[in-house]
Amino acid sequence: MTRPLAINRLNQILQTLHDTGSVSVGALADQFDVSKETIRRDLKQLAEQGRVSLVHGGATVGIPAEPSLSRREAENATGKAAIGRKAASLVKDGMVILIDSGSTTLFLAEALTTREHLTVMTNSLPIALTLCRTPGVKTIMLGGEIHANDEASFGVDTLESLKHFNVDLAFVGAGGISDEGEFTDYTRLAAEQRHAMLNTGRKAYVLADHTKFERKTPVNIAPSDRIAGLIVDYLPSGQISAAAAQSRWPIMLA
Amino acid sequence: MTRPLAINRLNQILQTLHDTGSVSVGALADQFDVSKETIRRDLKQLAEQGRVSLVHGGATVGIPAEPSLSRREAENATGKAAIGRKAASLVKDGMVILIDSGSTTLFLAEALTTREHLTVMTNSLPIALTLCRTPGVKTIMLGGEIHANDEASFGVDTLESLKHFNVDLAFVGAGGISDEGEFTDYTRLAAEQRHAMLNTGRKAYVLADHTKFERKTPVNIAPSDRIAGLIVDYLPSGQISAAAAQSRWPIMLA
DNA sequence: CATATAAAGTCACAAAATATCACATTGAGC
DNA sequence: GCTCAATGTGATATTTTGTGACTTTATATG
Repeated sequence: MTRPLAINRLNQILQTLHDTGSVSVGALADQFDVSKETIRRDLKQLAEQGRVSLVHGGATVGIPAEPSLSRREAENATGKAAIGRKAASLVKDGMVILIDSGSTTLFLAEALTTREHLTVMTNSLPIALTLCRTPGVKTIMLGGEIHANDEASFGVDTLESLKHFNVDLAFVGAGGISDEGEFTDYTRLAAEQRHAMLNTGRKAYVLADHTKFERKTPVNIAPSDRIAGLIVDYLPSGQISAAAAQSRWPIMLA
Repeated sequence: MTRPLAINRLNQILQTLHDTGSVSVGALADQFDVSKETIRRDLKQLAEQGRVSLVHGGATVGIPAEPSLSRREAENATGKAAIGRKAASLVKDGMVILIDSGSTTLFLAEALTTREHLTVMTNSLPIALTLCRTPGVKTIMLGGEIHANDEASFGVDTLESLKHFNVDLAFVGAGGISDEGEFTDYTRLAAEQRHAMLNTGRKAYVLADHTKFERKTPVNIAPSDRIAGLIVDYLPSGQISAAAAQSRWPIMLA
């Protein structure tokens, strides 16, 4: 008996998902006449590739419950503000820096509003708006399709723009940090863009508050040798610290 | 027994909420054939994410979209709002449009927040921010250096991005209108960019309220044959009207 | 203004569906 | 036959949903 190829099942699942926006484990198990466990393994695999998002009972396209920007701003505002100030202290007059979108990086932008000579590139609308109102700061917005949840541009256009630039420092966020010390993100696209941002800077710093430590988001951000430090509000667990030591970048406490 | 995915229920609740402005627990329970308690748990969850506001008996949209201070305090806000609504009436579902920066065009963006299927390109940060919060509107930000006065991108990068696109309608502002019916601008760069914007649209409309009629700013915007109309709040003087007639585009009163 | 009352909310618990994990089975390729 | 990866199975854990007792809120009414 020859078994139907699993790859076909995966492709059909993706097809259905894109047609209808969501799939349920039970329905797929019936449709392909396999056990629910098999379907779960399929979906898990697709989720690890960042192609679907798992939800109870099935999977959907897009991000089911990533908290909105305004929500994330409110969460642990003090810790994020401290991280922002710490990051700002690394920025010297006259530098050209890149700031990623996110609630933590928005605090960095706010901490930079007292500066006199800076050039800042960002993909975040609120950060651009904040900094363009600061005299003495030259602001460059990275164009592209705007993602509502981040209020920032993501996509081919943004990635393309990034290629044209080289900056002194890049400040990049992350969706979460895995136990192994890998930075993770909600979508494949975001992960790729953050990786590109890390490599755009001569040095790059990752900003993450302690709420990220426990959070494992589906896609890994590929490592970069430009990383010069991880800026946090609390010291992370031993595992993450060990991973940091191994990667030879310091953990900087705000 | 397989259950319908809870995530779909949540999404539909959000959709209904966006369409009608509010939802009631009882109606949703009937609609999805689940208990009221389940609906309450759904709404509570959405409220925790900041996506809805709970009220006794149901929920309403999270952010009531009150016009920002700068918008209300804008000079001749009523006239500009009328122009914005008039311009919005020219936009059909599914169109791809380009919106220039400016206070008048911001009112156009505001008037488009009820739409379902639109793609909007803009160089204005506030317009991008307004529209990216509107579900169903795909927003593309034109990148480049941000000018503090306009809170919008201007420059070589922006001009370059414009070349890659073709849109159904372009809505462009102007610094002023000369007696001869020429559109004028404050800087050479802005004038050149507005000219490029006019030519990016299959059709282009110029938005100008009556405070622009008397104003003669230093640089002329080169004429374009894509111009399909000038949208105003009051009819301009005879000279401007005559020039419009000669250029064969209509003056549209909001 | 106090009170009645119906509707809505809260909470704790139980039932059902789903998820996870370890281990068994199957079949293809060597 | 042996190995390995994919799949199935069943025990256990977790999540979601429903139910009913009880509390709170909105609103009308005297």
